[in-house]
Parts: sequence; C-alpha cells; structure tokens
Amino acid sequence: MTKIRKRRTLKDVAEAANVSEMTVSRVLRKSGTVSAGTRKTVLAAIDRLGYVENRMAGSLATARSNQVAVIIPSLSNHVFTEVLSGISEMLDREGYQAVVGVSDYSIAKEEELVYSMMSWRPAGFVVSNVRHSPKTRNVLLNADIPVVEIMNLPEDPIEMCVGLNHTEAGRALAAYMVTKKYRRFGYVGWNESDYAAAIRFQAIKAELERHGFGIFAPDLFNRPPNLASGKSGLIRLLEQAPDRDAVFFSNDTAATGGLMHCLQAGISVPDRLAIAGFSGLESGQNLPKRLTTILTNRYETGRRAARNILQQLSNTPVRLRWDMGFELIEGETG
Amino acid sequence: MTKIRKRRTLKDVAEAANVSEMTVSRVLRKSGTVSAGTRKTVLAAIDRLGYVENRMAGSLATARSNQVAVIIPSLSNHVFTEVLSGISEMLDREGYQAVVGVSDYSIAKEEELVYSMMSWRPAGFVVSNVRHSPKTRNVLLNADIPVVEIMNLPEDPIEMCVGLNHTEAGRALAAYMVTKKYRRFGYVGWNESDYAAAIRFQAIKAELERHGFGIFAPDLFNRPPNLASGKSGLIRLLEQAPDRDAVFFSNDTAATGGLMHCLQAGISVPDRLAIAGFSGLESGQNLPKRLTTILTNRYETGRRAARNILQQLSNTPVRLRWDMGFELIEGETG
DNA sequence: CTGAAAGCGCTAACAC
DNA sequence: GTGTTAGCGCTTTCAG
Repeated sequence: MTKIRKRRTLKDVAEAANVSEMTVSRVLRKSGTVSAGTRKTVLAAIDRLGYVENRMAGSLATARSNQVAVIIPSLSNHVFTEVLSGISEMLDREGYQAVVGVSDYSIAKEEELVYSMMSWRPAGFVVSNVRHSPKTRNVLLNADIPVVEIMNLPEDPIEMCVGLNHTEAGRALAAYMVTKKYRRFGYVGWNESDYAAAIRFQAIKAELERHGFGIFAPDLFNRPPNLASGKSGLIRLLEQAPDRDAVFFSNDTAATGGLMHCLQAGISVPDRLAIAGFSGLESGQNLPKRLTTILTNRYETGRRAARNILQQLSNTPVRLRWDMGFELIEGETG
Repeated sequence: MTKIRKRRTLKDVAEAANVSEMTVSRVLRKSGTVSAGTRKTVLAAIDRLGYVENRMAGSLATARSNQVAVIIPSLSNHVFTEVLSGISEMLDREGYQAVVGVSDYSIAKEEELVYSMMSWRPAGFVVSNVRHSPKTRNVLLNADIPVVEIMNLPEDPIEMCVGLNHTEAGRALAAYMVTKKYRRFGYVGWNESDYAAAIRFQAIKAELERHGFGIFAPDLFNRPPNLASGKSGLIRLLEQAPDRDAVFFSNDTAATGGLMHCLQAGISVPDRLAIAGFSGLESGQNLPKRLTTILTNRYETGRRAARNILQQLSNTPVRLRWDMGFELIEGETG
C-alpha cells in the first residue's frame, strides 16, 4: 500500500499482476474461480497500487446497486434518526448502504429528492410520509425496485409499508387521559406539514368528543417543535385558557418543553396540569417525571423496512404490510 | 407523464423525439445549444416516457459526481445531525448531495465506510474525527478529491479542516468554573472513543491542576452518553464523592441527565452542585435552568466544510484551516 | 444546431 | 482456472 498518484483502474491492477481484467474482477467480487496463487498476486497488486473499485462502472454493467435511498423529513427529530439507524444497521450486514435525503417535511422537496436519488438507480427506496406528489408516487410506483413507506400505514400504499396506525394511537392516548379523570384539555403542537401528527390530533379530538369533552388548540407552531416551542406554546395556551387540566403535545420533544416550563414556573404536574407526549423517546423517560406518552417502535420499524427490501431483492416472499404497533406509557406526568 | 413499463434510456427518449441521443443529453444538461422547438419535443418525450436520467452512466463518462461523502460518528447526537444539516443545505443549492455514513465512533468502521463510499467516486469527502487508521488516511490523502475534517483542528490535517480547538474550549470552561469559586470537581462522561471529549477532559483537568485543584473522574461510560447515563453517572459519582460541588459532563446531553437527577433528588443547582456541559444544544438552554456550557458552531461548521469542498471543486482559492471558535455560555447551572 | 464514433471502468457470457 | 468479446447508458470530441 503506497501512494496513489492517479485513479487506478482494473486494467492497471491486471497489468501489474500480469493477469486479465476479468481475473482481477473475480478476485474482487470473491466470485468465480481463481487459483490461490493468482488471488494472492492480484491482492498484492491491489494493495500496492491502492486500488479502490469503481462501483459506478460495476453497477452500470450489472444494473445492480448496493445503495438504498431513504428519505426522512428531518434529522433533528430522534424519531427519524432512530428509524434510520435501524435501516442502516440491517442494510449494512448485507453489504448495502443507505443514502439519506432530508425532505424538511416538504412534499415538493421530496419530489426533487426522489428524482435526484432515483437517478443513481438505487436497489430500493424508503420514504416516510403518506402524502406524496402525484409525480413522486408515479416515479416510485414504476421504478421497478422495492419501495417501502414507513412510520404510517397508508390506505393505498405504493408497495410495502411498515409503521403504525396513528389514529388508533391518538385514540388510545386520549382514552387513557379520560380514564385518569382529566376533563379540560388543551393541545400544543405542529400539524402543518407533519401529517402523522395531524392524524393523531384528529383522533385525540374525536375520542375526547365521543366522551363529551372538547380540546382547546389555539395557535399551532409554524415549525417542527423543539423544547423552546413546546415551552412557549404551553405558556400561550395557559394564558388563553388557564383552566386546562391536561395538555396533549404533538410529540415528546414539545411535551418535554412543556414539562420544563411547569418545573420552572412551579406548576405541579400532574396534579395541577397533566402532560402527554408522543413517541416514547429515551429523553422523555429520564426527566424528573417520566413522560406519559405513546411508545413507537422506531428501531424495529427501520430494521423491518430494510429487511423487506432485502427480501424483495432476493425474491423471498414477504409480507407487504407491517403494523409495528405502539405501547401506552403510563408515565408520571398524566 | 404516464406509466413507465421498463427502465428507459436516452435512446428511448431520442427515438420517441426523433432526434439523436446527444440532443437529448444536451437538453437534459441544459448545456450546449438546442433549438427551442427541439427542446420542447424532447422534454415532452421525457415526460411522456417518465424518463429518469442515469447518473451512474453520466458520472462514469464524465468522471464527475454530484455526491459528497460524509462520515459522522453518530446520528443520535444532535451535534452531528446539525453539522450534517449545514453540509446538506450548502451542497443542495449547488446541486450536490450528501451521502452519509455512520461510523459509531469506530476507526475500523470508518475505514470500511471510506472504502465503500470511495468506490462511488464522490466529488468530495467529509470526515469527523482526527484519528483515522493509516489506510483511511492513505485513501483519503490520495483520492485526489477535496477532503475536509470537521469538528476538530488536527495538527496534521489530511487537507482541509473546519472545527474548534477542544483544548482551548476545555480550558476556558474550567477557568470559568474556577472563577465561580467551585473547588471540589467531578467528571462524568464518555471519553473512550470520543477523542474530542477526551481532549476536553485533559484540558479541563490540566487547567484545574494549574489552579491547584483536582478532579474526581470515577468510572466512565462505555457507550455514548444519553440522559440516562448522565443521570446514573452523577448518582454513582456522588455516592463515591458526596462532597463534590461542581461536575463537568462530557456533553450537554449527559449534563442534562445530571440536572434532571438533581431536580428529582432535590439537589439545589448550582448552590449545592454546579453542572457544566459541552456543546450548547438547544435542549440544554430550555431546561428549568439554562445549562452552563460551551457553545460550538455546528451549523456553520457544516456549511463551511461544504463550501470549502465546492470551492476546491471550482478551483476557487480557499483557506484550508477554519477555526470556528466557541462561546462560553454562562448559564444558571454553574 | 445536430449527429456519429469512441470510450468511461466494469461485468456477463462465452471461449479456451 | 483464465481470457476474449461485447456492451451497460451516458458524454466527449469532432464532423457536418
């Protein structure tokens, strides 16, 4: 292994090892039959020249790629980075690699990304909303590669889906809060571009109404929630409706912000005010009070999505729809 | 735009539009000269066939890629996802795309990733440790593409670096805590594979010693810190050394865990125990008490790293070493 | 403004 | 076990 002066090719290695390019190719791919001696010579040449294979050429020739495209809405929400970890980990062991695109919760940006990533002819595609532009859907539908939609369970999936039913999850959380005797509900969150959050909110609202209760949801954020917006959202909500006894947040991060405000302002939780989140992040379970929330299985969702793609690629029969479920965490905040 | 039955090629589009492949290629790249009429026909054909360009072929032919490889240690630390956002955002506007690899803080995994990612012949490479295996360094050094090391300022960079001096940062934080009259220091964190954290710890220790104070650092974590380990780490530390009056944590997340424990256990912060973190994450500044910490410029670091690569690619003169500095946040915890 | 020929670096399929 | 030929889908170069 010494200095590389110039990009080497198979040909260089072949010449250096006094064999044909095909032999080098066979050594590289560990496929086919190469004598032990030849292999050794070739490997030595590869090392000496510092040769790194060119997969563009390889994939072009075989029409097979080891890249799997993954589009997530955001990198700053652990929900998505955890699912991504699950995907990466599973792909890794089969020699595949995740290529990540971030859509910023935008359907237009997703469309751009789909085209851009598709131009690399990935082996499979993972997307994480239910809503897609018609073009996006069309490209995905006709690409002739495995496609998985994650985090949700669409009525009409493109091909495969791995996720949970957000309506059921919202309903379960609301039902629980009702059994805990809370009555004057509020909501703080961001539903604008987060379709799953919007669905959950609708389900929460419906379930509360079914029991004869309303929910006060004043102004919603115009950006994905963080601690600060959870905090300020709760402050504004309490200004407008000081009588609330329980607040749902669109996710754990916002809920944590809310709890932080209560701790700071001396609002007793859950006696004076109950707090419910969504996701079951590690961070929400290590606060002074464990967050009451819905735990979703992000890591397993990621692994399952990747496994589905791998199975499709190897023509293994595979279930197309995976409900990964959820779990109510009866924490200490509500 | 209708159903695609089979992967289309330039040739299909050319035939459909009754022109040569070259003309289609010219339309696609907006380069060269094509008459308005021809362009219109070609675009219509592209749309009708649902053609998506094949960049493997294109990049192979031009020996140019729009992919920039980025290796970060972890996706569950906002520090790295923020820097990644900065990189992505900057690359995006120039039509480049980040391809992300996660090394899990492992030098061996990084080496694997470098080979694997290099095989796609990226336009540039971003790595985020100072420590690399000799092979990694060699491959990066000789790849003949722009390479940036981020988050640190190595003595002997591969080519370019954008980051901060962790020794100075650690020293500044320690010096501040000394001025605040804390005297019996402790340390909770994970230095094992996080080289930057290890450097900061050494700097903190040295600065305290310079003032005649020691620091008690019992057992360190064996995994990257999260709230839970920050919490349990502090608990163990206080069991062994109940007299501590100030504790440094290896990052804000661990420090937040520590603060959560104090809130829960009724330990008054900073009166009974001061807490210092590192990073200046949003989450640490929205707790019941703002964390005392060092703010680093992750987003700008990412943008700068990407810009450096873009400039190198366009042969624009560029500064190779960027000290992005840091800022002491005199919070309410110490 | 448009097209034809050659080739990017690799591999499938077949020969030897 | 190893080599030869053809070609993956695109772009470069040079004609016209």
